[in-house]
Amino acid sequence: MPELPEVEVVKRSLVKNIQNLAIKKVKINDSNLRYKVDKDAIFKLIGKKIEKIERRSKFIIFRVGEDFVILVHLGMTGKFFLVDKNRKKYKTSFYYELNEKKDLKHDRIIFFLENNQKLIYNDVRKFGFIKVYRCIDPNNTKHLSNLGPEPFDKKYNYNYLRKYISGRNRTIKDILMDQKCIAGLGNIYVNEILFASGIKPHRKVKKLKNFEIIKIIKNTKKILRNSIKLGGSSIKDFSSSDGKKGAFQQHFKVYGREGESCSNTDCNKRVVKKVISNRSSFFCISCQK
DNA sequence: AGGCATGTTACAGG
DNA sequence: ACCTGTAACATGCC
Repeated sequence: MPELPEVEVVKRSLVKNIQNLAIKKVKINDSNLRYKVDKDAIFKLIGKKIEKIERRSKFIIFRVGEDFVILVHLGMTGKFFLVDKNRKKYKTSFYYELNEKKDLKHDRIIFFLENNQKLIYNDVRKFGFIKVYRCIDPNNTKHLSNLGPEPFDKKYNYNYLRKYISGRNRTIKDILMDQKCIAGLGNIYVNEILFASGIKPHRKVKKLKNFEIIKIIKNTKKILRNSIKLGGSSIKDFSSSDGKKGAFQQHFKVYGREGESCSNTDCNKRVVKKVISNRSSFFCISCQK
């Protein structure tokens, strides 16, 4: 999926472009997303204004009217497109490419907004969802109520992580992917954080040294912050019309780089791929202990 | 043709 | 009740 940095970039684009616009009409092309889209609930949004757009972990929260909330998760392939009054289509992040012909098929829900603007939810694999709540603090929904702290939150610090891992017999990769421990990380960034920290993904957390816990926290914040600054990373099959590879290939040091030489200058080993808890892990056997 | 893919969660077993 | 691992979801790309 889009992980936290990509979702943050999408959110910023939405804030900039459609916050404060009213919803005039909604068209549902396919309601079979991860959860069946509640049409009645969506149609109640008509005539209401999008007051505020926020992010929590990988979720996007739209506050609509007085007491409505749209909770969106992009799943693996969810995207938002914007169409302006001149019918020009825009993407909200660099993490995916625009392909008007192919996209059409996967435009699942279209919000017609004030000013002849459109907001399109597009999702190839349909692992994402859109849920509408009324009079509910989204933080009380099952999706948000069990999330750990945001990576940029002061609460995500040495004492917190040390306490969280104590008594657990799991690998560090597992822990960082665990949304209850820390919210917003996924497979790509966890691989990157562990490479930057010099720790192999399958290391058991009980064997982590204190200085390594500190490294993990620092690198988490640093890598995510940097990725947001770069506009979020691209998905794997991203390539622009001129055939250049996307940001995905440019900014990651280990993810997707099986067989390539380790990017640390004094290391001549190659990046190894290994499946750990069902997900691909990439690491350097020499630099990551 | 078969394997793989950014995520979440229901479920089973300990 | 908690902890952990596995499978499933839907679709396209290589």
